[in-house]
Amino acid sequence: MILLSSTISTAFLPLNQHNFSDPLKSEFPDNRNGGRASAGVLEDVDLSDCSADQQGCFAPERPIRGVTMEPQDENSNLAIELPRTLRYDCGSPDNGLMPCHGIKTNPVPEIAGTPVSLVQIVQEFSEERCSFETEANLQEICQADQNKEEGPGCDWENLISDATDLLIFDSSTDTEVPKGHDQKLVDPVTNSLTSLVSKFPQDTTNDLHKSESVGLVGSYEQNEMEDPSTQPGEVVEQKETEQTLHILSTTILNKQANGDSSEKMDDKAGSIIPFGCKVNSIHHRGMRRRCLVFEISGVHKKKLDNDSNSSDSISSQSDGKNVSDDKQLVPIKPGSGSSPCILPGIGLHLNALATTSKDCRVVKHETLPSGRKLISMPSSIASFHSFPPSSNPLKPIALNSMEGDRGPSDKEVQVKQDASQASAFGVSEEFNQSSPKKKRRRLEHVGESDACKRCNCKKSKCLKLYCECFAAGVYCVEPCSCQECFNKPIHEDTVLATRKQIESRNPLAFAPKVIRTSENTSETGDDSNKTPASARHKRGCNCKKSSCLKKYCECYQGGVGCSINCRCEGCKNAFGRKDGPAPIGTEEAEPEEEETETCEKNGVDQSVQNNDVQKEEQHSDSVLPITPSFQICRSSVQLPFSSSGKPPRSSILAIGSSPGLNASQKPGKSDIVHSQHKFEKHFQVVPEDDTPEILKGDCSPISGVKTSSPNCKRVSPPHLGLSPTRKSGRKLILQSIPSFPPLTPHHESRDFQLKFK
DNA sequence: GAGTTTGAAACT
DNA sequence: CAGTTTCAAACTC
Repeated sequence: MILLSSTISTAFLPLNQHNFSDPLKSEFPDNRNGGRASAGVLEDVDLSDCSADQQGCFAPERPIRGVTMEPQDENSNLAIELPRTLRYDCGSPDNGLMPCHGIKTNPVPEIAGTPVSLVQIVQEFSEERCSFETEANLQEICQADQNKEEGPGCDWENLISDATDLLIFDSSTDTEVPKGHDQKLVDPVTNSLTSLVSKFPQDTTNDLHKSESVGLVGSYEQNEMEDPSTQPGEVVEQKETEQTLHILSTTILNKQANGDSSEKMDDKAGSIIPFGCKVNSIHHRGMRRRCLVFEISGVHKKKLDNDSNSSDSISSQSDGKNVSDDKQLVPIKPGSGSSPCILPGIGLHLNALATTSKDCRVVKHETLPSGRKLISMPSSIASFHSFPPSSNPLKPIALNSMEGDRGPSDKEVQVKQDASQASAFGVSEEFNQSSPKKKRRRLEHVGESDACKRCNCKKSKCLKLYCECFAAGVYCVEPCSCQECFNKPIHEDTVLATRKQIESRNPLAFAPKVIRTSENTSETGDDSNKTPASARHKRGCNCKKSSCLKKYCECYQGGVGCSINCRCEGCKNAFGRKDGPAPIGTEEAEPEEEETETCEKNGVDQSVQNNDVQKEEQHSDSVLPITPSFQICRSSVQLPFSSSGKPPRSSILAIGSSPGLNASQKPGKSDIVHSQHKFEKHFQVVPEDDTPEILKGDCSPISGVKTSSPNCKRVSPPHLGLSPTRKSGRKLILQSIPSFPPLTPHHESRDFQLKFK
């Protein structure tokens, strides 16, 4: 139990926290080991734990699996996925055990989880395989397992083929898992079936969301999934998941469930994780997988041995897809699975992204619509959003095509990149968009016809916030005309390390710059949120000559009005003047319209994201931005971009990091209310969670960061300890979670994390 | 496409 | 924390 709880908590905990917590580790290598703690890392950590413990962990699990389903496959799958996660995970020493526990403890979940893991695995696999034969083996194994499990009904191939399906499974499975706990297992087959049924192309996006979302997630994820795509078939599952969630919350099962959820999350995360942050739960799974991977070279075989039996036949199926994902594998550091691997803090989905990038096929979640990959950082979950001015949600990094990262191009989602993913993430969009293509277009579309656009850095090596790609949590891609670029999957470690450093300095650095308060629900539309009116720039601008009428102005660029936080001179911001009434919704007139348009373009997803963000923001007055990606999405939406057109890049989600959402703008209160209503009770709690997560991740208590910082140029990372109160809040959250809409995954996840903690 | 302007990010 | 420098996007031509 304890272990579980711990694991869970870790999973949920914001990556940032960990990172920050381990601030010192900041240095990459160190970080990896210690740093892992960071949220993004969390995933890794979990995985690592698993990996490290794998043997131990798995061993226990296996038995279970054997009993119920044929979990081994899952393991193998996990292993496959692990590689990526492992990198980071491995690094994280802390995690180690915890995850394992979670895994072990959740025998049942595993079953349910298997599908999910499979999915993730599949995706990841594709990547990994390419890189590693072992992976292929694993995949095969997994497939075999799948076959066994699904045997009855589902075609794994189909599943495999469709990452989305996998995702679906995941969700379903996740949901089921909890039940399974209770019940003891949901039929894998059923899960698979459901998953099959649902099939979402969204998968990726959904996954991203999921990842972003709290660990609990499973249900959430499903919900989220539904939201975005809302698949009919899934609904049932969702319900189940919800139920399960409730159960989990109430009972120990919950913990397990969390583990499951985490697993699920991992899947997602695996696919996308924006910079990291978020996806805590996901991270777990991802972590495990990654860990496995790491070990894979070594360990992985073990698993294979165990699982290998069935693998071969299956492998063919999976292979096709799996093969595609190579790169990620590469990143994986074989070495010692144990090795802290690569970057501590990051659970990069970059790898995934990379893979995606390499293989278009796989593309998975990770790649952003743009093809970019999101950079998944532990700390920054968000990446999504964060598109700075630019846009990406993916920012989170997801670096892939997405952002894809869940993020921008990367996975975009991340991501991650959700985009991405996913941004941030980030990430946001990308993340969300697990299906980079679709989402991206939505996001990118808007502004940028050229979703491809990229940075043009010459001196920063794309490792500073000057770089839009980096800031968005996305890896640079072809379209970029940067020089000496280090913001590539190849330099993942460097990227992550740099990110950490920057985040250590300013936890909100990768957080979305524009926060939507959502006051406006009043603003019409769903996406009313999109309207800048409610939104505000986190820090405010400092324009002196542009009168806040050009894109030099971050507020304007973000499509939001200037606020008290702004120190601009001669403000004429079309979206809302500093001195003028805060635009509640109407202020902006034209610009808003434009923005809204863009938002619309982005599509519901964005709206959703926005909502989430808003929620977060609102809730957390102090909440730190978690994933930039999300923000990014917003920004993108908001921006009218007109001419220049660089609309926000993609929506990456990256990963991101976890920018906190700052709510610096209090405006939110009213908004908050709305959001709360929307979200219902649960959210109320959520806010707390949000903040904590971010803060946690990074550091400090939310309040410090947010409130103080917004105006302030830089926010100093707060050091935080989680306050007990939050914990309590977490608990609450858990309960509520089920009810939560998909929109605010982060919160959810956070909540979960918190609780567990 | 080159050059200028601008303001954020980074540095001191 | 304030001031300065660096940087790259935004903008102009």
